[in-house]
Amino acid sequence: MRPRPAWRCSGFAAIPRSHPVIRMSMLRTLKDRFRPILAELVGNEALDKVLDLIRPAQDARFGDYQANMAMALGKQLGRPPREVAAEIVARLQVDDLCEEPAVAGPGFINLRLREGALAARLHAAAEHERLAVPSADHARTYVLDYSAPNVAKPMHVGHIRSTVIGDALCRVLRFLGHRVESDNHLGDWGTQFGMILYGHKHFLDAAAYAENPVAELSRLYRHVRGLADADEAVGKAVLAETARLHAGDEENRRLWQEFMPVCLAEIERMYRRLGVRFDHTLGESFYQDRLPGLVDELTRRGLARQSEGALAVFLEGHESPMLVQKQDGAFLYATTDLATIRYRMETFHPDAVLYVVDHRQSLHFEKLFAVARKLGYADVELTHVSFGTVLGDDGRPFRTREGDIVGLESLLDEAVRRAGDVVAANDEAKPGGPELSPEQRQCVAETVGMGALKYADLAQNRTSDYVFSFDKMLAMNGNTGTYMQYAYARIRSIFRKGNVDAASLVGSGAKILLETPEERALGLQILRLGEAIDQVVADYRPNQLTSYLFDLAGCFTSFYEKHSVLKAESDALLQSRLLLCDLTARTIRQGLALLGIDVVEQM
RNA sequence: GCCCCUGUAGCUCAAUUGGAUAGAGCAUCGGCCUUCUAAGCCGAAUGUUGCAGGUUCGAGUCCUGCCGGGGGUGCCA
Repeated sequence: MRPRPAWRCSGFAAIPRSHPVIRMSMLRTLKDRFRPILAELVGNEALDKVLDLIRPAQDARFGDYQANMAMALGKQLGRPPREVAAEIVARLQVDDLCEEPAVAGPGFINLRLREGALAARLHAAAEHERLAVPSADHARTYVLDYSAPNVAKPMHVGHIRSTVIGDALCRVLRFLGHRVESDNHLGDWGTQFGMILYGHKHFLDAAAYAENPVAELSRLYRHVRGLADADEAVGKAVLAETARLHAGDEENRRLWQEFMPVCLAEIERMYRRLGVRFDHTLGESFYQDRLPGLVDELTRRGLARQSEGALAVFLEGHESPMLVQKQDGAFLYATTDLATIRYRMETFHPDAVLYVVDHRQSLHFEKLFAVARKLGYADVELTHVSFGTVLGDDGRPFRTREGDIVGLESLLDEAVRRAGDVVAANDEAKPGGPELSPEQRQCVAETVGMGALKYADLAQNRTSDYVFSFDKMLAMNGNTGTYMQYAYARIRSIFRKGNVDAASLVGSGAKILLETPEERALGLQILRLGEAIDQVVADYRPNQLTSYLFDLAGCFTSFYEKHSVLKAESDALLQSRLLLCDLTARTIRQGLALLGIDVVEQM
């Protein structure tokens, strides 16, 4: 862990609890009110599906929540939808939560929350460390497979997505109370090692290797890669080196043992800087001993058979089979992946295994999952959480083999350097003069730089390609990590300037008032954190959380521009606004933390 | 050939999985700093959601067919 500056806010451990925590989300509460009515109308079977049509309103003009089932029900029951809606509304008991429900348009039921109900929930959130976000109804066990760099190649920009998305999903799932085993499935046994073995034997610069082994190995990798692409003979020699490694050749094993620690240390340095941790780091090499047995079993059970000299598993709906053993007897990554599934099933007994891997491997996973089911793993959720390719500025895919690599480390350095410039400029421009020491600026720059990098990636729908650009990643305005961190720092500044202790404020009995549109909108948005998190999990899409946070920050700055906190018109308003500020800050901090992004108290 | 993804404002991207008048940020234009951080706020302008059909109360979202872009496709990962 990086050292944390002493002036960082240290948490909210001392929050007293005078209100019972509301354990159910607003949405869930509303659904429960609809449940008995709809059960009578549609019966228990279709109930959940119909209840899912109760949603946050898409447009604030229609209220806060809307129920959209009357149209479909009207059709089904052969009655006018508005009549059905009216009947539902007539029987609905939500007086304590909502103002009078309204039927609109073809049969939408619009619900607007009462101020008192909003305030009550905000008080509960204020007194709860997790901001009253309910845990998942049923805790599941997840195995998360992400990052998985090739050990012999330097990490580059292409590794960021898997690492950052996987880490965020890991944090979100854990926050909801799920058990998560994160596993870095390193590429430490494949052809890329044949490359550096071959390179080490023919082209080693011993002095360079002695000084910086990783740099020399990556030079060798690129060099041999180029040769192999141009010359078939070199390609064969590389494969032969790989085969010798797999066969237990003494020298190649010794070299592998020599390469691994330095490569791993290099990778670990990146993870430390990114704040990413894994529960397990079980690379391909870990499974080597399990492959022959697995292939035997596939053959014995009639799942795999010889075809064109290789051993193949044929699958319905697929033209080409999945190969599990090559003509020369070597195993493939499909074999390793199958062995990995087996190991994970036996070791962790997961309900779900998520692979955060770029979309180019989607066919591989389709086949892999199909074979896994044939092997008997039918109940586990196997999901390829695919994401778009990292593209260069020219719009073409970034590929290591093109030699045109932006190394991850220099990328991180550049992000921090640029963040440092912006932090310094901002500090200089403060109304009361600069506030930060050089050490603080450096620390802020690191946090802001990493945050910008991660947020830029997470904010994009993961299925689309990602156009890598320093400027885009490090843009300091719009929906960026920096904007979020800035919003947080501004709030903390209010408490500092007003000499208010947030923790003692919470237990003081102060009331939250939501009399202006800005305060009401902010309060409502604060309460939606749980919904945003649910949306992330529903499709493994962290950008649902960044969108939420951006909206939250927008609500806050609108409020902040319009209403003075420290100079509020009355003491009651002062207290109320401070509570809203504190809730906003904690929600931003929590939301960013779920994305693996830190905040700073001042910037 | 076949399979998958994709096409939304000038640019980069959203859009709660079929909901109401498709939204942000850049860029452009016009307002806001003696007042809690202007990395900001408020407002304006910007669209035949690639094209053509279809499904239904309702389609950017689903189905069909075209067109464009990307990826994958038996012995790399």
